[in-house]
Amino acid sequence: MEQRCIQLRCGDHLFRVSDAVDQHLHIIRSGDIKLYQHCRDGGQHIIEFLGPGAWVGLESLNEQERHAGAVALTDCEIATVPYTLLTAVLDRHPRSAEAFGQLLSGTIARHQQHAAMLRSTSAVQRVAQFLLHRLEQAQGAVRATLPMSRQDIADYLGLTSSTVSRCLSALRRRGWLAMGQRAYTLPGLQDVEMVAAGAPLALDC
Amino acid sequence: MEQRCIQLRCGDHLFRVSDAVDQHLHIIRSGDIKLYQHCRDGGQHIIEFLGPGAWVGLESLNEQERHAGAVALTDCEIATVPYTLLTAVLDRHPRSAEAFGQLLSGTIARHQQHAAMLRSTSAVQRVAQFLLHRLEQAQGAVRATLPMSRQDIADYLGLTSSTVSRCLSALRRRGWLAMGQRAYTLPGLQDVEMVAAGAPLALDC
DNA sequence: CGCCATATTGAGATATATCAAGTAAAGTGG
DNA sequence: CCACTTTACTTGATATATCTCAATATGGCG
Repeated sequence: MEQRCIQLRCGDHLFRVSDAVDQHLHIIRSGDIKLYQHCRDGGQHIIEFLGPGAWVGLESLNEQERHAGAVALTDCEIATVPYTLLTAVLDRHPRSAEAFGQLLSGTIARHQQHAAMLRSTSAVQRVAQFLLHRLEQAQGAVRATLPMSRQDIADYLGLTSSTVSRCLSALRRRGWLAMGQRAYTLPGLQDVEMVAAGAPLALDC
Repeated sequence: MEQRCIQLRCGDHLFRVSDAVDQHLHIIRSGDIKLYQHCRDGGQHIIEFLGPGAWVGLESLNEQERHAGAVALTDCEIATVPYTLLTAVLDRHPRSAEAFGQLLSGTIARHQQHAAMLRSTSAVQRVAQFLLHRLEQAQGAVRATLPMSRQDIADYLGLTSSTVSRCLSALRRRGWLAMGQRAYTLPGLQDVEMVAAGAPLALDC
């Protein structure tokens, strides 16, 4: 499939809220992107963090303007596919149409999962689920990265950056979480899974 | 478009979690349905409340089994469309394919909105947004209904049923919300919009 | 090396969960 | 149709978790 490729530097926008939709879809080749919205009170809501292989723009199919903005969290390579090309391929290969349906369906399922995470009452629970989820996405790797700021994580989980910090510290103190600059591992994977499932955990101590 | 029609009584399941996907989509002709998941700690998460005109099953396109269950909140009439028929129509009428894309895209956007609501910190804020949102969906009507239980609302908003009750009472006491058995109106629409936007509101008093 | 942004940590205020009691509504069987 | 049973809803008092505001520490970058 013929594609154009875009280079983004850390902090660059792929598109902004209220931009006209340019009839293109994007696929992340490398790097990380955050999809965000502004909430009524001026704050920022992170819709999703997207990494290599993820499609960007599915939420804007046949829409007039963007409901969300997309910013690069690291330097990125983004492949760009025009709708016309996509639909042509879908017409010629019925199988790819199925795959595309699965893609959209999967996106919806992902959002449902995210919503479920936001309803988990406890803060550590949400943070634990977040760490586990990023690790799962890393396809069996032992380590994952946190290219976004604490504030971004907070805006994603519906917490404050202080609370996120405290939760991470609590997990580190117990030795269940090991963090470098950006990368982390979970030596206490099973314990973290317990926390994610709702096991209580004091933030102090 | 040729369709079969199903009748559901209040409380009946359209499908359950882990059911095999039967290659059909559903459209609600009349009545209300809730889409739910079980969360890890045994509780219930409401994904979405769906009313007349809504499509059910978009999250299961090309999936093997259901990730969510669907239950009738009232007696319902449900139209049922096999995938095969749908894809045939989409092939013949390019315009309908666009419309279908829009439908999926809109579903994703709706989930993003829901997630945004869950990140609104205050409880009254979430409840106010919920009431306003149902009113918007009622296409300009002055009244909307709450066919679901308080517990369902709580599971949708990430609160407890007690808190939902308290919030509704607080809005009623101020005369901004008028409730009958199931239907409600918002005499203080603008005030409720302020609350939804983040204006503080004491639950007692 | 020093500055600036980001992250961590602390102490106190506050909102919501929890537990429990009381009330209203809905369904059931005579 | 009415008493009875059961479920759902409302409301109260308390505990606790998270937010808020502020101070300190860390790391990145010129």
